[in-house]
Amino acid sequence: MDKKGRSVNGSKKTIGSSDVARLAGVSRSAVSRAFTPGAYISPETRQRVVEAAEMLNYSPNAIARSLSKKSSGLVGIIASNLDNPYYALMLSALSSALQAKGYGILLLIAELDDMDALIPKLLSYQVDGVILPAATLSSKMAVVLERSGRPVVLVNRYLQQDVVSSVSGDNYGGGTAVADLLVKGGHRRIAYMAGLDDTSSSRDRGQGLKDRLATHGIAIYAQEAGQYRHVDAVAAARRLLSMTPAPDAIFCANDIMAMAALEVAKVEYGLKVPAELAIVGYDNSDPASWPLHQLTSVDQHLEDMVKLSVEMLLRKLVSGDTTLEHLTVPASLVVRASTRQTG
Amino acid sequence: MDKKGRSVNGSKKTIGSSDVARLAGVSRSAVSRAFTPGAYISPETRQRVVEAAEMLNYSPNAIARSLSKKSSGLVGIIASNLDNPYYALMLSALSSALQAKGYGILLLIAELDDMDALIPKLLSYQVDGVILPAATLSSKMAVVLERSGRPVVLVNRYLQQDVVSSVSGDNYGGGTAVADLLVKGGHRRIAYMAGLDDTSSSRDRGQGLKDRLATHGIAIYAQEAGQYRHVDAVAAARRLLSMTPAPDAIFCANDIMAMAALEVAKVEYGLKVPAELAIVGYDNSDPASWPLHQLTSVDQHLEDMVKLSVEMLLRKLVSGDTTLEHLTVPASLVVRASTRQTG
DNA sequence: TTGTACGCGTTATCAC
DNA sequence: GTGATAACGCGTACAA
Repeated sequence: MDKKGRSVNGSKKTIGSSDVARLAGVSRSAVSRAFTPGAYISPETRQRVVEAAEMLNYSPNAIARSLSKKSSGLVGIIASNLDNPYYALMLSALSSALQAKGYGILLLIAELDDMDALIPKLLSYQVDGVILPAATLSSKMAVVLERSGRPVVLVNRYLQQDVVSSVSGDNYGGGTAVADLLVKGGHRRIAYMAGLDDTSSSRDRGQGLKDRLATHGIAIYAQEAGQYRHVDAVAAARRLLSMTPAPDAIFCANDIMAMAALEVAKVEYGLKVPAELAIVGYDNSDPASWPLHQLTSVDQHLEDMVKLSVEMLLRKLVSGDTTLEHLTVPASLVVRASTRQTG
Repeated sequence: MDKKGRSVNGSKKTIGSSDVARLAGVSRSAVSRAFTPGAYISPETRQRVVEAAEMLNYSPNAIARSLSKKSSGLVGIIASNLDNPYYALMLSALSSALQAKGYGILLLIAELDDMDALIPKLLSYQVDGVILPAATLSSKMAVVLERSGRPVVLVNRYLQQDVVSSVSGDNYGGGTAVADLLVKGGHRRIAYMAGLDDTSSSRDRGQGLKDRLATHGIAIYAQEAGQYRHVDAVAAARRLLSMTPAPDAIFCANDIMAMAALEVAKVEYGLKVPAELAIVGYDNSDPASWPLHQLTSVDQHLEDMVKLSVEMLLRKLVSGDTTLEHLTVPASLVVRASTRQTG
């Protein structure tokens, strides 16, 4: 235990396949083969190599392997808004799924609009593919990605220009389902609290609501933007509830905003939910089911989206197929106590 | 725009420094130097190289660079429990901080106890350092990490065996602060809802509470474990509140559990908070400040912890210093409406 | 300041 | 089945 000072000098020699080869009395190729599943090598030599490797505490250098194989085994992910639990969950699920398939994750966080600087960095590390959860991708970068020849999957977003594959929840369908529920509940002054302006998710959810309401002969009563965030949603809810007459239902583009609306309605306006005001969220996040909220919400089936995204990416990865695909995962309504069933 | 079929055949030749060199009429080393900040190269040649590079859409291969420089520019992070918003935030902050310093993040998600399999994978990618947020590290892996010679920082956890550096919040101090607050509020039947059993954070928070209560001549009234999760916390809260007499204050080891306790108290037991029951959380997460909860909590100053962690890691990285360090970030009480100020 | 030549640790190819 | 040898793409002494 007194082997100190090993890093005072730079003598910490990194051991490589040649060291193992020497000890095992074989060639470097044999060592490589011993660590390559399904390679031509006799059981006994493999055994010798493995023993020598354990003795020397050797494990193959993935960087060198990547260089040689021209494939890093890494998938790049650019995440953002991890303060929103929904995206955090998405990242977690994506990582787990990729990991289960043997891929590592190169993670970058997009702060505001530095996306364009991040993608080249990702590509420089020779990632085998890229997954962009809920990202706003500039068309310029879409081209860069496309030209890189690496498969890319956009999760829960899509672009106007059809240049990147995507897997999304059925945001439009979710909106229509909410419309039906609210109309059936007898509501007529229905407001929409939107999320971020430039996101397809927020737009589609609102559009689904409006279109379906229109078939019932009802126009949207009001609309405010809550930026998918609690603070902004509180302000938006105040604007909505101070109208006269106030809306009798608010559909919020995510659960966080819905909980904010719930708060404002109960605490500041003393409203009874759902008797005087119905509130619907989106994401069916964990807190939505908590007794205190009992929030009706739309489940996007995150697990399915993630599963399909990863499957799509890996399929493109192995096949080299570059055709664009767009998958939509059905959404389903989860009715709880924040909405009433009949009018 | 009709240049199709580029990936039908594998003719997508990856361009390297030699291609750029040829076009610019210089040697490969010149290209390398053009992309190496602070290298000996004349402005005009650099200019020529840069132009050629842009023309060919070249950017250096980070994998090859890593192999050559024996440093990947990657920091490994093993995250877990990303369904807990606090950890998600921590990951986000860590990534951002590292990214700002020019490092990339190699992310792995620890599902349950597969930690021991993950670390070698991380090391095989030649990460320059490792950050383990809130991880339960086996002593065996601690040794593997130590032997790898790479700096490691444990965030908000520490080990009994002093073998890995760490940055933690002052969990014990947080516990004592809560004890003082509750005693001042006139509470005498004070319960503790612990988090995960084997975590130092949960243990220390509870110990701080108990020790300080003891100086006031008060023993802990009851203790239950909520595993840092909402569902388990609901069950734990029920056990506590069904006691006779019930506790008049509950200190929960995180905000999620505190909100669960709040729910059970209000919804199921019809208790007035804080008149009949005081509740204190930990983390001072965003929802704690929401009007509906108004939860008194302990702020760990996550940003500071992250900043210090990254600084510590990078310092060790550049200096090669392998001495163990343990930093503690003071916690501060944030008093809100879920506790009363006087008895 | 620039170019040459070698090394980084691995895999793939080809003879044996 | 096994072992030389040549890539992989880049950094960097060293010499010029």
